Amino acid sequence: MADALTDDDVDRLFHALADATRRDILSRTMRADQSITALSRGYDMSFAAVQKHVTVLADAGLVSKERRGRERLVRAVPARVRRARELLSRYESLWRERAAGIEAILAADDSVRGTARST
Amino acid sequence: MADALTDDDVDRLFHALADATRRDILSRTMRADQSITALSRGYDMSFAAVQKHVTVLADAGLVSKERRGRERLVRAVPARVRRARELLSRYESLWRERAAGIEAILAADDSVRGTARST
DNA sequence: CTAATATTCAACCAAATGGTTGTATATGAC
DNA sequence: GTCATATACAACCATTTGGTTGAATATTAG
Repeated sequence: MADALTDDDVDRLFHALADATRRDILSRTMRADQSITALSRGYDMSFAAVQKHVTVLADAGLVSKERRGRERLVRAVPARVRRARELLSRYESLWRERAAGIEAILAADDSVRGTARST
Repeated sequence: MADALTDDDVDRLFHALADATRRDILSRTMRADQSITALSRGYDMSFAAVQKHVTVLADAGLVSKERRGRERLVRAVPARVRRARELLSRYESLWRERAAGIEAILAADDSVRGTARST
């Protein structure tokens, strides 16, 4: 994916994942494309509620809706999930860089102290 | 980390990440522990607002607050970020499993067709 | 053409959210 | 001991969210 994600894009992405129903919809559509009606059978809420969740996922780019006659098939967009995962990996990188910085300082310190001790 | 995350834990985790200010706080505290006052200098909002964001991150387990005299140092919890990343990796795995299933079916289909053609 | 099915969206409601202001408490500096 | 600084939290407000109900539209089946 060529385009960078804006802060709003990322807001939507993680917001879409911040709900158990939406995560379940994502799981199911990762396994197989499904219509909204088929999806809604799996949840104890109104059709409109499931429809809203699908819309949130679509706005976040995590799924797309493809028309098949009167049905819309909800199709997962794995590339977007990978994108979210990459964002999190970057936060982890920040930590590793910080840890690496600390080790470098300690290594320098040990060298100085080693020299001092050999006196 | 030994404990599994509940759906509510995961809700909080991704909800905490669904805001640009909180993601920035996470970035900064990944690089260095900081007091809330120090953090709040970087945002154009009231101290209480930043305080609230830090609380959301803490409730999600992404940071901890460690007391240093009158200050609280906000410390990132990289293990939690890794956890969120692992959750996303699992969704990606679902897709790969699906793709692998499709390839297996196609391979079997090709074998049958190959045999038929050799007649 | 009509009926059934699938989907979209508006309007509504209660709860949650993000930000502000102000008060209270705890700790450190002097 | 007082003052300054740092933090926590309540109360408030506007907006957003998650769910419901109902009406409208599009497509398929008969």
